[in-house]
Amino acid sequence: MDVDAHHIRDAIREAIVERRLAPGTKLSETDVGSLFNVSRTLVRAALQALSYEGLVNVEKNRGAFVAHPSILEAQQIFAARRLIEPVILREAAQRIGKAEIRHLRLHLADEERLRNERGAAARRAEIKASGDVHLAIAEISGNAILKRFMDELVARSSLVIALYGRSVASSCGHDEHQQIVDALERRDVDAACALMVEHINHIEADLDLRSAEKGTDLRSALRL
Amino acid sequence: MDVDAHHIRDAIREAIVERRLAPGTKLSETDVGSLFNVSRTLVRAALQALSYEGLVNVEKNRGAFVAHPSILEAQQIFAARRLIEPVILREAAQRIGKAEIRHLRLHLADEERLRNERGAAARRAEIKASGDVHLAIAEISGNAILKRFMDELVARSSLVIALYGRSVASSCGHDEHQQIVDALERRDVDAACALMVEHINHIEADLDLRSAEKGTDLRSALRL
DNA sequence: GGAGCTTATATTGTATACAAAACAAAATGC
DNA sequence: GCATTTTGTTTTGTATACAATATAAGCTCC
Repeated sequence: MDVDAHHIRDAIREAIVERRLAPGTKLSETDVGSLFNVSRTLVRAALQALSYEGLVNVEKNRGAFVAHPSILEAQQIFAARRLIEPVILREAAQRIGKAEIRHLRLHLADEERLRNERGAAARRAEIKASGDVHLAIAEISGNAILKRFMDELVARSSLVIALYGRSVASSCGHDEHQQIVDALERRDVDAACALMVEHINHIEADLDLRSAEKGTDLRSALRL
Repeated sequence: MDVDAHHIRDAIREAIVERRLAPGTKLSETDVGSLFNVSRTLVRAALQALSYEGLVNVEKNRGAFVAHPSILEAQQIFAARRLIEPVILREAAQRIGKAEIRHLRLHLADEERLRNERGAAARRAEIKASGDVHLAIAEISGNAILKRFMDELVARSSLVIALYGRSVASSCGHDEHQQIVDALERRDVDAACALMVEHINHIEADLDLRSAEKGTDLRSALRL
């Protein structure tokens, strides 16, 4: 199995976004390297990439840690989403067609299915599926740069929810996703934008200012 | 002089943004390394960082090149700016005060001064100063994430202008910057946003995005 | 027993060594 | 002469070695 830096980065990112790796967990270079059977060189590249995405903090001479967003950062992440997602939505609305609506409905069905499943694995998949709806909309906007910005915002949001989330969050979100897509389908862009902002408000309202959990076991989190 | 990866990254980025490094230029690891008296390790880290910012393309087994945005990418960069900058501007307008206005006016004065100077160095500084006005506004918005997005957009815009720019671009832009700040000062946010969109339109209008990709194939074929 | 210093251990930072791939040039065959 | 193969050189990809720093453990002194 040939593993490169991208593979390691993706594996760690997925673990962070699906909250198998708790914020604050130390990502030792040698540990990660031995898990993937590669040298520290590739691990460092992966960790550096993740630090650009804001998912990992690299402290000089101390090592890399799963990011631990402050409350201020959390607020800024959601503020950014409130500002950017409506304009992306408007852009997407201009280009949306039957095929795109169908694609979004597939995502919603996925969410619905996972919501009815039991178990931790289903919960993690649901978290990812929830973010994927937002990313699918960004994809429809047709702007690769905005899509990348959303990638980062969604990933970091997941981290914030892991830290400060009260309930399992996304449970209340699915209905709102559906309403947004409904509004898009009937070409009511203003309503869709309003619903989107409300949706983001709801996610943020579910957060709490409680301190974080401790780091979890690296190996089990990466499923290795 | 202790040089770390950040320093190298910043130096190369500045060279790209100020257009001393032409798009397509190959950035050999050993060459850059010997230039800074460091090993390839640090150079690789710097190039990887720049590739994440979209200023450098890293091709597997071939090396790193100053990015060479396609026409589509160029259009998407300006589309993103048209969408994001107005919302940033609104956010900034809410927090702006006398001190911030004064700070912006300093930037404008800088632009004015450089505009009246002769020589290539002044032109490069003017390019940078022009972008700095947009970044200063993003800074005032108080959202570090949006500021980072703008950092990337401004830097990549500079690259696009280097490739497709007709005139020395920013010459026509200064007056518009001034008008935007004026509108901000009299708290006419709608006007400021309209001016901002117009400003971005003007920059893009000065580009020659119709013609097939100029000397691109030639330059890369010559590997310069 | 605990604060502060000293030593030991582990981890990161950087350079270098070697392998693999791409590139350029010379040699070969037609 | 032209296309193709072969060889040699350069450049990147990855692992490893060594230096510098931080962390942990042990020790002294009060």
